[in-house]
Amino acid sequence: MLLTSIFNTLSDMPARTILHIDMNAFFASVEQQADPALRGKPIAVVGGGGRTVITTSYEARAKGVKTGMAIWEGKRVCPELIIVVGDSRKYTYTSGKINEIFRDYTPEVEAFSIDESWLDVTHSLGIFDSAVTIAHLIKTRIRHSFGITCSIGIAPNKLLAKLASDMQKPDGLTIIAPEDISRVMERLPIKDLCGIGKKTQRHLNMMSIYTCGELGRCDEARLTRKFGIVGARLKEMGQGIDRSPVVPFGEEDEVKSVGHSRTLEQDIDNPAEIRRFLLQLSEMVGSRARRYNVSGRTIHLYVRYADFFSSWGKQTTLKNHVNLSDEIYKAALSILATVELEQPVRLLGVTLSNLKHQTEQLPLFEDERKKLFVAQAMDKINDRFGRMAVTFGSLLPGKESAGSRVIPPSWRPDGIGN
DNA sequence: TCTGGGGTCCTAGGACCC
DNA sequence: TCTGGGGTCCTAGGACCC
Repeated sequence: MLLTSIFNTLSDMPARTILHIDMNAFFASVEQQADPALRGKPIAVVGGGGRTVITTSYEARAKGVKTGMAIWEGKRVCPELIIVVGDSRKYTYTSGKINEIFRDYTPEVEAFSIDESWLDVTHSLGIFDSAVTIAHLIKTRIRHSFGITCSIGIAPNKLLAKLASDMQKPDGLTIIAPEDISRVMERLPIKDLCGIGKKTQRHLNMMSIYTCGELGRCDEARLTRKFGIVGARLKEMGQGIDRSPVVPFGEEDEVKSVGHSRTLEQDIDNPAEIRRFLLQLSEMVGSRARRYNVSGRTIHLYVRYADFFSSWGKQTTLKNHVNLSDEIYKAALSILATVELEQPVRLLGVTLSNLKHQTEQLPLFEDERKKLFVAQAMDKINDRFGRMAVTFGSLLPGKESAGSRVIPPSWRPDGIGN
């Protein structure tokens, strides 16, 4: 009974009109806009340091350079490739401004990543004539204000709007109307859907499923046996069905974890150096948690070894919620102490989860209050003068003023959560 | 002198309690 | 004394997205 009525409610859901907007070669475009000398040239934006992957401009892609290549690979394919060290502040700023433009057309804007957003314009159509009109207005404004092109998909739901925006790049505009859906899906390769990655594709291929048409017609029980509760969802995806709402800024679920990881400039096996790096990561995690006003009980330590392929993660759950850097550091150290390292370390990561929102209440004990005040004072100074302006003494001799040179640490254009 | 960093969701097994 | 089963919390690991 109840299920039936839920089902009816869902299928009665009125038709929606969703836009998916994807900035073309976002990082490279922002850099080319900031420096006219880079315009029209093959460029690659990197995150600083030698062990990094690149994102590319369209000129670079035309010469065979692919996003995700290592720097040396890109240089080999295209010797005239210009390497630009990225500046995350430019991207978050631009992304925020672009999302402000979106909100002129509907309050229902969901930022999926720093360069992609969904807009539910269902209720704006009376004012702006049509979704195509809105799309053209947005394209023009983004090009005029930021010199960036974007690809826009228009469809009845998020899944299909994203699919549509991928169909024409750069500067595309693609519409999937309700009456087009079955025709479009029939021969579409399953891997083109957002949510079907390499492994899922391989499993489906082994079941002789290659196209969305085949996926949509597949017996649901067969999919459920193989994929669990994801099975039913997969069948719907094959049919182009997606009921997920556009979740506007401020109405997202609370953030569930806060973490940082970093590949080291060189593999290290010196325990003191490993601890120093762990402290630095703990400080990055702690300061962000304090900024979001959350604290967490579970600390997760992740280590990738020099050979790249072997790694492990261990977590520990504390009695109390914490967000002070040295408490996070102590927990990470206690995990490290349980392990015998097998190789030099390539990457270290620290994540805080099991989060709760901080109450306004101050800690009960005097010395805890003091620690909190010190942390907050440090956070404030760092907010004003840049990350790591003030930090723990043992971090200082470092060559690594990490953080400032990495590709967007906070990719949500407006920061996270409520 | 290969191969970044930020997340989310799901599964499975063990411990423990009722 | 034996047995079953549900629920919660925890850890570990995998898949996926940008």
